[in-house]
Amino acid sequence: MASAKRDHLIDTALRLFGRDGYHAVGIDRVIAEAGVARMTLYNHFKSKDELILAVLHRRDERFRNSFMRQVERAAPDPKGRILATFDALDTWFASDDFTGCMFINAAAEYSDKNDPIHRTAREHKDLVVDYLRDLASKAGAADPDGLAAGLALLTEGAIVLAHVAGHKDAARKAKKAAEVLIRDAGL
Amino acid sequence: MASAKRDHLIDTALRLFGRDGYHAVGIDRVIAEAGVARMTLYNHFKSKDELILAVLHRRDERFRNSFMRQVERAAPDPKGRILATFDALDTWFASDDFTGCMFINAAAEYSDKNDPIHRTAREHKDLVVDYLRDLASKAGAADPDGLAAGLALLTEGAIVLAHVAGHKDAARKAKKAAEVLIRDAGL
DNA sequence: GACAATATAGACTGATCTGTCTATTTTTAT
DNA sequence: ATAAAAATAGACAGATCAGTCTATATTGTC
Repeated sequence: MASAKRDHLIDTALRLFGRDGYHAVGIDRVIAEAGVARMTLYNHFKSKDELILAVLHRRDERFRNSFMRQVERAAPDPKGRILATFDALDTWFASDDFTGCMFINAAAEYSDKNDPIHRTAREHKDLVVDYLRDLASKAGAADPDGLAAGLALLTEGAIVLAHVAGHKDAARKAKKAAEVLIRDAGL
Repeated sequence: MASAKRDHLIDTALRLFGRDGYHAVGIDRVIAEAGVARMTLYNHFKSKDELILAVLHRRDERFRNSFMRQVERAAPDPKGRILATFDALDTWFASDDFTGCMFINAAAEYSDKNDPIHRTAREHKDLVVDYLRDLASKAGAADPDGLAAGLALLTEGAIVLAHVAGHKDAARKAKKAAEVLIRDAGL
C-alpha cells in the first residue's frame, strides 16, 4: 500500500488541491507536477475521488501530528493549551501558503452530505470539537460541552475570516473572545 | 441592463452554483435549467466569471433585504438585534436548501486574493462585520470593535459547523457564546 | 542473473468545458 | 406597420476532463 510514488502523489495533490481547489485541478496537472506516469496514479488510486480522500486523510494526520503537537508543546496544562490553540492558528494564518482549511473547502465543493469527501470533512471537524471538549473537560470547565462548542465556533470563524476576508488578526481576536468564554466557564 | 432573461439567468445560476459549486456547474447546465439560448447568456455576461460575480452581488443584495430586515423586524433595540442575528442564522441553517455560505464557498474555489470573485466574497464578509460593529456601537458596548469581532467569529464559525459538520444547533450554541461576550462588553 | 513487480510514455475514448459565430425568429417600441 | 433589438437553435472550435489500454522499460528481490 505505502510506496514512495504514492506518497509523492498525495503530497503533490495536497498542495495543488489546497491552493486551487478540487475541481479546478485535473489529474493531468497532478501527474505533471509529480513527474509520474498516468497509470502510476491509477494503480495507486481507483479514481480522482479516492485521491482526494487520501489527501484529506493525510491532511488530517498532519493536523494531529503538527497542530496538536504544537499546542501540547506550548503549554502543559489544559487551560494553557486551549489558549495555545489560537497561537497555533495565528502561526498557520501567517504562513505564505495559507489558503484556508482544506476540509471547509472540500465541503464547499462537495455539498452532498453523503459524499465520502463531505463525510471526511465532517469527521475532521468533529475531531476538532472532540479535542477542544477534552481540553475543556480536563481544565475543569463547568460545562465542557458548552465551552468546547464556543471555542470551536471561534476557531472555525477565525479560519473563515482569515481566509475569506484576509483578516490577519483573526486568531488574536478569537483568542481574546476565548478568554472571555473561559473565564465564564469558571476557569 | 436589467431584463427578465438576465434576472432569470442569475437566479438559476445562483441556485446551481449554491448547491453544486462554481467549477462543477457548467454554462450548459445553467442555460438548460434556465431554458435560455446560449447566446442570451453571453449577451448579458461577458464570461462565466461575470455571471458568478452577478450571482454574488445578487446574493449580497438578498442578504441585505432579507437577513438584515429579518433581524430588524425581530427587535427594535441594538442588543436585541445582535441576539436576533443568531435566530436568523438558525432559521437559515434549518432550511432544506442550506448549502453553506456562497461567499465562503466562492473563496474556497477562487483562492487568489486578487481574483474579483474572491474580492467580492471578502467585501461581503466585511459588510457583515461592519453591520455587527454598528449594532455593537449603538448598543453602547465598551469596545465595539472587539465585540463585533467576537460576534463575527461566532457567526462565521456557526455557518461552517452547520454546513461542514452538520451541527444543527450551531446557531443556538453561537447565541449562548454571544450572550457571554455581550455581558462581558458591559451590556 | 532471473523473475516479478512497478513504472513508463503515449495513444485513445467519449464526455464536457468555455466561448464564438451564423442565420432565423420573436419581441419590442415607435 | 415597420424598423430595431433581443432571443433562438445549433454548429463549431479548441481545450480539458477522467479513465482505459498497451507495449516497453525500469526497478527491486531472491
